[in-house]
Amino acid sequence: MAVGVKDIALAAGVSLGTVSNVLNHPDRVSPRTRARVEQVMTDLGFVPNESARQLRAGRSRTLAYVVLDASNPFFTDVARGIEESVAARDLSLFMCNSDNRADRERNYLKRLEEQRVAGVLLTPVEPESSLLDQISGRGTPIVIVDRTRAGNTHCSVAVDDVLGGRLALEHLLDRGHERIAFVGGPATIGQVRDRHAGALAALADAGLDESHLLRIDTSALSVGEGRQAAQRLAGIPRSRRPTAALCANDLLALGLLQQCVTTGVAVPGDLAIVGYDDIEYAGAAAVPLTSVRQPRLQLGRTAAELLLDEVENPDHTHQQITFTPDLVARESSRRA
Amino acid sequence: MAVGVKDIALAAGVSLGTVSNVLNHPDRVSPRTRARVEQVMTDLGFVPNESARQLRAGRSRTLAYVVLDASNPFFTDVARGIEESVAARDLSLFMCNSDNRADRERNYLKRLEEQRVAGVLLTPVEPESSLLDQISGRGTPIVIVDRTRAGNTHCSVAVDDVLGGRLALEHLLDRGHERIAFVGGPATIGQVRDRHAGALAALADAGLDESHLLRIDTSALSVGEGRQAAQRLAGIPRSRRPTAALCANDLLALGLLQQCVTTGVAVPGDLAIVGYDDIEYAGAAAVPLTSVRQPRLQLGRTAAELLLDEVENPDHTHQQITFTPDLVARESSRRA
DNA sequence: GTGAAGAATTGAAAGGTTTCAACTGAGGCG
DNA sequence: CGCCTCAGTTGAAACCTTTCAATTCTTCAC
Repeated sequence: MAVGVKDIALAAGVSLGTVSNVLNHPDRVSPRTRARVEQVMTDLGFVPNESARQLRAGRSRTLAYVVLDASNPFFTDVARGIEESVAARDLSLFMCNSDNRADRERNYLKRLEEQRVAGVLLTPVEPESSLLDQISGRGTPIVIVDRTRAGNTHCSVAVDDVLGGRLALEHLLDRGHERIAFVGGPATIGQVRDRHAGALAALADAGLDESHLLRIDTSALSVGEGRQAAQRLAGIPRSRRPTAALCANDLLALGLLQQCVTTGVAVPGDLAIVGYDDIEYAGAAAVPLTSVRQPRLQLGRTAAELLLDEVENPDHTHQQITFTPDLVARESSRRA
Repeated sequence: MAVGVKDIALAAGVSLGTVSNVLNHPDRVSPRTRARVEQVMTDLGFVPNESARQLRAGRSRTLAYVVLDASNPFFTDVARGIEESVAARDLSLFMCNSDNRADRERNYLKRLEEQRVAGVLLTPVEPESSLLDQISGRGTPIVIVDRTRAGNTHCSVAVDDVLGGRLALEHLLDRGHERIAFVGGPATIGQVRDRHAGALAALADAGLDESHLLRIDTSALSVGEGRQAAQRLAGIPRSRRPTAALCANDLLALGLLQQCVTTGVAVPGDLAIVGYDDIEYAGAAAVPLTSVRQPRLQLGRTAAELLLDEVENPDHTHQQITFTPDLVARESSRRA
C-alpha cells in the first residue's frame, strides 16, 4: 500500500541511494535522472516517512510552542511573531495549549521530547520545574517566552512585568486615586505576582502603605472571572470601595468593565479601570480600555530567533532579553 | 549520550524485548522485573524515541488541528472542544495555524502526512482541493471542521451558515431596516459566501430585490478591516447609506462598531449592527453586539469524536453533521 | 589512445524501536 | 518422577530512511 523509496528506486530503475539524493542532495544527481525520479514520485504518490528520516538523520524539522492560554489574544499575537521567524526557514511550528495546567504542560513537554523536536518555545505554567533542566540537559533546547527563570540555564524573552505594574499604578495615582483594587490571580502565575509587586513598589514610592491596594484574587485570567470580580467589588460598602481597579490582564478588565456597565457602575466615574496586554479588543470595549502594552510580535520573533540560534549555532550562548512595556491611556481611566 | 532501550536492557540485565514489553505490554512482565526496569529507566533518564516506535509500530499517537485563524476566538473555542474529546484518550493534539493562506495549509498538511499523524482535523482554506482526497486516500483520515465539502468523501461537522445569514437578515428586516450592508470577504471564504447567500435568500423571501443588500467587500475577517468598512460606509451619501450592517463575523463587527463610536455614528441609532459567531467579547463591546451564535464547543467535540472513530473503528462510515445556529439579540440592533 | 580527475551512482550499514516465534523454568497433575 | 501447561523472557527480523565509502562512467588534456 504505502510506497517508499524502495518502490521509487525500482520503478525509476535507480538505486536507493539515488532516490535519497534526489530528496536531500539534488545537486549530486544529474538533471536527467532527477527528473525521472521526481516524475515517478508524483506518479506513485510518494510521501517520505518523516519518522524514518528523523531516526536515521537525527535531526527534526519541527519546532513547538507550548502556550499558556491559546484563547488569550496576547498569546496568539506572540505566536504570530514566532511564526514569522520560523516561516523563513524550512521548519514547521506546532502549537500546544497547556491551558494553564501543569499536568498538561508536563504531558506536552514529554511528548515533544519523545518526538525529538528540534526545539521548544514555552510560556511555562511552572517555570521553575526541574523538568525543563532535564529536557534541555538531554539535548532539546527550550526557550522561555514571556517569563524569566532563576539561573541563566535557558534563553528567555520577557517583558518587564514589575515595571508594567508600576506604570499602571503610577498612572492611577496620577489620576488621583488612592483606594485601588488589584484584580488578578491565581498567585501561582508569575506574571500576576510581578505585576502586583510593581504596583506595590509604585505605591511605596508614593509614600502610601499596602492597605491602599486591595487585592481581589481570581482563579483565572478570564472574562468570566472579571465579571465575578465586579460583583465582589460591588459588595464592598461605598465608603471603603476602591475608586480604581488595576487588572492583571485585559480579559479580566473587559469582564469587569462589562459587568460594571451592565449594573450601572460608571466607568471611569465610579471606577477607573486599567488593563494589561492591550489586546485588540481593549480599544473596542464599551469604554475604551487603558492598558499596558507589550511588544507582542517582537516577543515572539525574538524568542524564535534565539531558539533557532540555539538549534543551528554550535557556540550559542544563552541570553535573557527583557523588553519594556508602556502604558496606553484611554477613556477607562480618564480623570474624573 | 542518548540512552535507548538497549542501554536499559543492559543496565537492568534483561533483554530488549522485555524492556519493550515494560513499555507497551506491562501485563506480560512480572512485577519484579518491571519494577527493576522502570527504576533503571528513571535513573538513566530514558526517553523513548517516538520516531523509532512509530516507524516500527506504524501507528502514531498524535492528532493535529489545522485551524483557519488561530487569533479568532471562535476557533480557539472549537479547539477547546476538540481537546476535551482528545484528552480522554492517550493522544496528543498539535495545532497548526494556516492563517487563511492556502500555501500554509498545503504545507502543514504535507508535513503532517509525512509525520504520519493518526488523523487531521481541518478547517480548510481550500475545501475542494484534491489534496485532501489524496491524503485521505493514502490513509490519513481528515475531518472537515466548520465547513462542508462536495461529495461525502470525508466526515464533516458544520453549522448551517446559510441559515445563520438568513436569521441575521430576518432580524434586521424585522427591526424595520430595508437598506442593509453586508460586510465581509474575501468571497473565497466559504463561510462568507454562505452567510451572504442566506441573507439574500431572506431578502428574496421578504419580496425585496438584491439592491437592498449592499455588499461591502473586505480583504479579511479582522477588526482592522471592520474599521475600514466603517469609513467606506461613512463615505456614502446619507440618503443612500444603509441603516444596518450584517457582518460576516464578530471581529469585523467589533471593528466597525469601534470606528462608528469613535466617529460619532450612533449605534444602533444611525447604524444597527449584527455580528456572527457570538465570541466572548461580543457582549462586552462598546454597544453589546447582536450576533449569530454557533455551538462552538460541541462543533469541536463532535469533530474529534468522528475522527477518533475513523482512526479506531475499522468499519467507520463517513458522516456529515450540521448544527443549527441561533441569533442572540442585544443592544446593537435594538429597535430605533 | 591513454590516464587522470571529476561527476554520478551504487549498495550495505546503521539508527531505536516493536513484534513474534521460540525458548526457559516453575508449578500442577497423574 | 515425568509430563504438560503456562507465565515470563529472549533475540533476531523488520520498519524506512540516510549516509558514505566504493565503484562506474564521463570528460578532457596530452
